[in-house]
Amino acid sequence: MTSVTIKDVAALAGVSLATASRVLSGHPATSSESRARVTAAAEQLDFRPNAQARSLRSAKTHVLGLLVSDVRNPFFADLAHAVEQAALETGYVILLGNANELEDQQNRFLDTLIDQRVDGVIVAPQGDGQGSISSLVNRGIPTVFVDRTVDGVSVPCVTTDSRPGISQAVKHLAEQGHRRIGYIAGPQSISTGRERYAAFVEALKEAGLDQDPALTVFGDFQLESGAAATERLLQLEDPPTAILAADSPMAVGAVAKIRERGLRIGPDVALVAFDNINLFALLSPALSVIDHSVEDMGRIAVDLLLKVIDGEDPASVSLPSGLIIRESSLPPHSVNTQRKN
Amino acid sequence: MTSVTIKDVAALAGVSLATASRVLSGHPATSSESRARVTAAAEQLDFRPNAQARSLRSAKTHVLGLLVSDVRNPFFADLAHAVEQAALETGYVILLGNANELEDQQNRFLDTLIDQRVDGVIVAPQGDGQGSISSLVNRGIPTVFVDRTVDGVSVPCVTTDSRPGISQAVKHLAEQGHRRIGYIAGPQSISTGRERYAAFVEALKEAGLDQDPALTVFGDFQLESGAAATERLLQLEDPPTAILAADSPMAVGAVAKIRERGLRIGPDVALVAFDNINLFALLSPALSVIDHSVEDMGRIAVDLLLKVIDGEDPASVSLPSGLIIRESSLPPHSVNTQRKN
DNA sequence: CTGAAAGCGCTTACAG
DNA sequence: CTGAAAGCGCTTACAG
Repeated sequence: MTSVTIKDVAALAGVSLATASRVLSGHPATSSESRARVTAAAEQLDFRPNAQARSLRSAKTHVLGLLVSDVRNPFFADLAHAVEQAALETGYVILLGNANELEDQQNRFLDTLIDQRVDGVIVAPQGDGQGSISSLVNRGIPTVFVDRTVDGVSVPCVTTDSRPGISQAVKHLAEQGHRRIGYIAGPQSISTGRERYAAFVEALKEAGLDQDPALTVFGDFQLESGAAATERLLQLEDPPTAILAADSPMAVGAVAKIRERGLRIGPDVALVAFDNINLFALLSPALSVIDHSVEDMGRIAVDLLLKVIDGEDPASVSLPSGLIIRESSLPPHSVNTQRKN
Repeated sequence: MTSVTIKDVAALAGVSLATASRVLSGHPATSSESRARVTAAAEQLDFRPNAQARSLRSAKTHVLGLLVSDVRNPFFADLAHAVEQAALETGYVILLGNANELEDQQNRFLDTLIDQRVDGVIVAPQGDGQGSISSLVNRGIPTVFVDRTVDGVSVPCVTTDSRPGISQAVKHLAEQGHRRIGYIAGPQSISTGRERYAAFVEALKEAGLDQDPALTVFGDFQLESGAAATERLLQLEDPPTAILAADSPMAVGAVAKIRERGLRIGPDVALVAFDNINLFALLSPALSVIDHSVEDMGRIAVDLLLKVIDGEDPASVSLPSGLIIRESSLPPHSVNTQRKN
């Protein structure tokens, strides 16, 4: 594992170390003669510059970090993909990290990014911004928030405005005759958890529905908590006739639990999920969802970050959300007419 | 963004640079006096050592790379999670990359890992091992293959033996009376694509079923190709009565296409998918799947890699697979009795 | 256009 | 236990 260094390349090419470096890093002041020889030598030796050494001098790594909250949440997997595709054209490489919805894992990864001196980072943050998030910002490392934000940390961010989607969902359910709507909330330590809950409460008022606090159960955005919350809701003395889940993993947990209890989604319990996961359209009945564009979110996040790296201070972006009605929130007769299967 | 360096820490603590370094890197030869002062100074300045500089000297980064084929494939998202959890206890941090089933993207990421001089890498490889894969191996960078292998590249690997699962699936379908089984194959440039296809052909023979080559359509392991392949199969003059898909994204494409054509999964076309994705159990009818343990695979991959890093040469591991029968491959009456929903 | 030299931020024998 | 110094592999003013 004795690496080939630029010294070896220079020696083989018969030029000085400085000239070799200039050719390799594309500096204009080089003769075509030396360009040819150095390039050939580098190729012959399969030389890969040591990024450590390079960025120790130039303070540029051409690497961006992306921290998602949970890779197993399809929304974030899609987001990772979208960010990556957008970054691909810019010449940056993305290092992906998974917080697994845990602040501790988030901090470990962010510390690693700081240590590696990445050029910038996109993060869907956990927690209150005390730990590594503040290190990131205090060091002036270009940072952009995506999907979520942290109060008091002012970096550009791209988020979804959950309100229209949730308002439409509650209104729609009310129109179907539902008076008691159960809500599986996200954690209130996370901005999206708070915003969506507030939007739900607001929407209930607007629609004049039952505001029984027992109808809201708090989960942690992961599958098991969605199942547990559903169980609690269904065991209520006066259980809800419809359930809204604040993200897709919790919705999956809800689907599993509703079936486990021998109830039918739609006729017995209507269900609407936040996040438009492709498989949700394939469930029977197909799930109604609150949709927002993960492609836009990823692309804009990269855009914003590149601007921050360039020293600009771009404005934050808020993306729209909206309800897509499918069978899971329609009455049985309607389901029958719509269903092909 | 003027970083705090170890020099600043040493100055504030009133010791030499060397002493500060020894304290910070846990070298035993330090007095408790200087340990206290340096630690305090580092804390006060929020000092984070520059990993570039550190590993330039010590040739250790404590970072591992993990390259998955496709983050949006839930199997690989689960794998990423499993690897990460296993690595967490070892003090290594995982840098995750996504090849998006493209050799070019794989190579870009692997080159970045080489440049960053990570301590080792776990990869689910694409291609023939000519590009960055061979760079990795030739440089002696500790490498382990996971899920897939590359012919002629001899690194330790942990894979699934697809044969028992596929053999059981074909046998099961034959028992249900199916004579013409469609197969949505993975690309033959990928080891799992080849192995599963060979296992399918073998299983057909064993079961004495129709070996019409038109019944096999090759996809690329991604969703759209699964839908396209299903369309071709269903448009056959003598279409299959059952379909087996070689991975889960292609199975999702198959589900969507079967429904789009107004057919019922189970009664009209039986369906079995490779990979046990949690949502598959929630479809109606629930999908029969070929199961293998992604947790074991992730954990073992990390184990193997740590051994390679320690200079050992661990043996490769092959994990079992097996069929889980659900409604999608059972006759209608059986479906009716089993279905709760 | 080119080379010698300084320096990026660390670690680590080498003396003491 | 501690400090001065060399060196990891690069880049980049500085002269020429």
